[in-house]
Amino acid sequence: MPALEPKTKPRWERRKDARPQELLAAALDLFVERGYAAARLDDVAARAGVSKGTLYLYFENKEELFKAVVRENLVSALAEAEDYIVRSTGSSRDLLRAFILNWWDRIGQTKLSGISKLMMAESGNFPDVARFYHEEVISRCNALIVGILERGIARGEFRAVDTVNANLVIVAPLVMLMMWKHSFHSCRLEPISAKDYLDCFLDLLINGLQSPTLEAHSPETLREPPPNHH
Amino acid sequence: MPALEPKTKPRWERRKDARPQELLAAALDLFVERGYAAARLDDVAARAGVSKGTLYLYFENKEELFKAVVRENLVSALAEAEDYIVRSTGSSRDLLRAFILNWWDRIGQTKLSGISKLMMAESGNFPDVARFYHEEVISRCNALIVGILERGIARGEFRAVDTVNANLVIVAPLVMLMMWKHSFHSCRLEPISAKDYLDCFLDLLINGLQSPTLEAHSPETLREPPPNHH
Amino acid sequence: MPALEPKTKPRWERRKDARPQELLAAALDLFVERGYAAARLDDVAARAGVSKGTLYLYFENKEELFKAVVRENLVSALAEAEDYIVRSTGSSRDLLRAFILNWWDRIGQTKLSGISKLMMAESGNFPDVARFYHEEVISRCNALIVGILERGIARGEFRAVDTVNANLVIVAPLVMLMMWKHSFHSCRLEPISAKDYLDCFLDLLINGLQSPTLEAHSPETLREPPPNHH
Amino acid sequence: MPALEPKTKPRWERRKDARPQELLAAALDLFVERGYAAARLDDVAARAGVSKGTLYLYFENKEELFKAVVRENLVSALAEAEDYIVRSTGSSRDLLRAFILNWWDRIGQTKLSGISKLMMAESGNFPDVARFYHEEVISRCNALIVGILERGIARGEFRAVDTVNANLVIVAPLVMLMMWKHSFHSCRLEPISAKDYLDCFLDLLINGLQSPTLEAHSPETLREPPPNHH
DNA sequence: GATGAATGAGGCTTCATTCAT
DNA sequence: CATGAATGAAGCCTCATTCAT
Repeated sequence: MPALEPKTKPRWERRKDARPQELLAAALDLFVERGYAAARLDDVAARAGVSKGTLYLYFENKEELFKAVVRENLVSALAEAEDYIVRSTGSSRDLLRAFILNWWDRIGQTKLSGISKLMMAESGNFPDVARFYHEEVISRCNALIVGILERGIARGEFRAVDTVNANLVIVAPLVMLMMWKHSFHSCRLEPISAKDYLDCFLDLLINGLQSPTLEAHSPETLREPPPNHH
Repeated sequence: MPALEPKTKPRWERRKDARPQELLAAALDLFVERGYAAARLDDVAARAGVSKGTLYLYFENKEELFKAVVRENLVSALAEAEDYIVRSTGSSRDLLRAFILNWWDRIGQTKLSGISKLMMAESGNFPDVARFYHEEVISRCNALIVGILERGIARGEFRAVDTVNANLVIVAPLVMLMMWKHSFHSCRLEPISAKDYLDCFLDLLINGLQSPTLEAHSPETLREPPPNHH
Repeated sequence: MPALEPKTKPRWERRKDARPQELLAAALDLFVERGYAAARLDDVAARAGVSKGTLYLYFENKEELFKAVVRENLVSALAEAEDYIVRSTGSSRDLLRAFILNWWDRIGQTKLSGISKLMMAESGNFPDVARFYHEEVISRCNALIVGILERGIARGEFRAVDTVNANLVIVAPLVMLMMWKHSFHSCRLEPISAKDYLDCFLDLLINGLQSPTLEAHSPETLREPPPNHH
Repeated sequence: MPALEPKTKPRWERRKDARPQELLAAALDLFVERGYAAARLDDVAARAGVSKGTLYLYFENKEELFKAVVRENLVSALAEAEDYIVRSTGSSRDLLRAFILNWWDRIGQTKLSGISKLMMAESGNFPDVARFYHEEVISRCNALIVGILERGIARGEFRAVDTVNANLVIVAPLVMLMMWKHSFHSCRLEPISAKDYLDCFLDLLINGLQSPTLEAHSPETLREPPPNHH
């Protein structure tokens, strides 16, 4: 009987003010630092400067908060990812290098790296969250890199590698660097110098992709079909 | 037919010798399935077919149980690898390839890979465990790979790369593959063919490490197509 | 008649301000009744009329709860005694007597005496608690008595005794009375009349400390019968 | 049907060999060190060099073991106590001094002191044990001291004190020294020098009992009736 | 809307006791 | 007689969630 409820504002609806954003930001921090299970809602609330009960005004429970965190940061991550599309017309080698260094500046070294760590760590427990993260972020990112590889191969700059797997192999050191930053690195164990690491990675990668016979001179010749493993 | 059991069923079975192995196996399962924090010792005991208290006859606490799991599985595998590498006399390229493929057989494709994923996800919450894992597993693994790289460089087979960072870059795709298996892959998202992935990785890696001085001389031996594992 | 309770009975009552005191009172009871180790926090909470978890809103753990009990009761009493002694201007004999009788009123005859008994019985099992108790209670109490003795010696009222050990000897009958109350006395064995015991103790003590130089001169003031407390 | 049990030796009867003594000795140690509740039967068995199960061949359970420990050591304590009866014909002051120093040598500084600590600590939880300890040990010990005091008073060497309470006051520092040895002393807190402590105690005590007017010269005169507090 | 006191299920760990061998 | 592996009840502590104010 609606008459019994003179106030019609639903109690659990999310407001459109700054509160939820603050909570999501605080929650991201803690989920990244501690993982889903170990992140305490007390701490999330405290970091956002509100009381624990307030959290429940905006999010039904811990799991919904987690999903909201991922959804929220997906938007940023995506926006950043789109930016990667470097429309360089230079060599594919330089394009790849620029893409990777750009990635480090814009994602890897920022707080956004946390969302990657979080997804790697928790996607096993949240398959639906994993699914849309995969669709919205991973797939697109992969497409970018595969694109660069194909461009390089087409222009004879790179060897004819298996682009799908090469993409994964290339992404791995980047993801690894992010994970490290949020795992062992945070225990002060084996700090990695991102700069040296990336330099070394790029050196190996560019060399590994190098078209063997015609290094810097004739990118447009001698093209074999890539070994097709599928 | 109860007549077949004239003696009352013992509340428990006395199997001192087999117990630790049974418990370690159960613990490995649960740590991998749930993660370190979420694995309940009750469940470990139950899966091993004993009561909660029995666990404490063999392992001081959860942390020691985990360490024992790591030692029993990863550390012993590492020791074997160390042994193998010391004895090896072939080319560094073949050694590196053998090491990586062997790693896949012995660890990557088994449930042991779950330990790596777990440590990446939770090391921040358990500094003592992280330190132990770093000392007993990561450092030793790193030393192995750095050793192979230095050997190759010393023998003129590899370029003079930054071995410390190259090591990290090399490990990354391996760790990534393990993490993938226990995160997105377990959600049936983007299944990776480990074989193709590793082939591609080895191809890129061997090329990336290729000593330039030998290029002009015997490209057909050094750039031969990767041995086909099908 | 349920009609008298239109509002459902609240699962709990909100009484932030009173809680700590209620919990401390309940904790004191249970520590004294059962000892430190045997006092169960569940029971403390139950006696204070709250749930187990509520205890942890106010006290970090059992040890901190115990420390709070000691601070709330013994340490505060000691502070008052310190204050009193600093201000005192009368004879050292009267001061010592007043201190001891006051101790009996404020601590010895109350359930607080149980804390002393408990510490003597269990300090070996809880070194941290023992250290705390020694620093916060025993040392300060010792300092008080040593201070009184030194004052008396300096003013020529007491003989020049070994103040450190005299302090211990003086404390012993007081501690003994407390322990007796919570051990044999609680079994209805050999009830001690505290009044007579203390009278006798003070008589012996004052005589034992008597400065010999004054003996020949005014024995009638120094050896007057003890003030009758009946 | 006895025929079903060809062996007639009752399973739980205590043997008359050395085993029980070793177990009782080990149990005494641990009960004294840790108290009743905190003493673990595992440790008792280990210290006696047997397995945990063996304990249950000789003692029904922990409580019975405890009672047996007290009973066993009561015998020793009593035998020692009887020895105290010093038939000295010297001054009562010297007799008292000898008794106390003797007590320290024969009881206080030996492991027997543990039984006193144990009884003070646990008698509240074991009223029946407390009762026979009181009857067999405390009462007799009290009688000895009261006897010495009455002798001294009768001979005019001591002031006419309340002997019953003086006895308790005199015993207190001795008991306290034993307790301290087994409580705070074992935490390395405030070590007490037994020699200095006893010297100081005797100094105070002898002085406190000193007959006021006729110090060393005429012990046989000027006898007042003791103030009777009862 | 906000608060934060209160709850209680659940996890780790200990240890007296049992009993097949 | 002895053993010691196994049990399971019990205690400390944590933290997601609720709800009176």
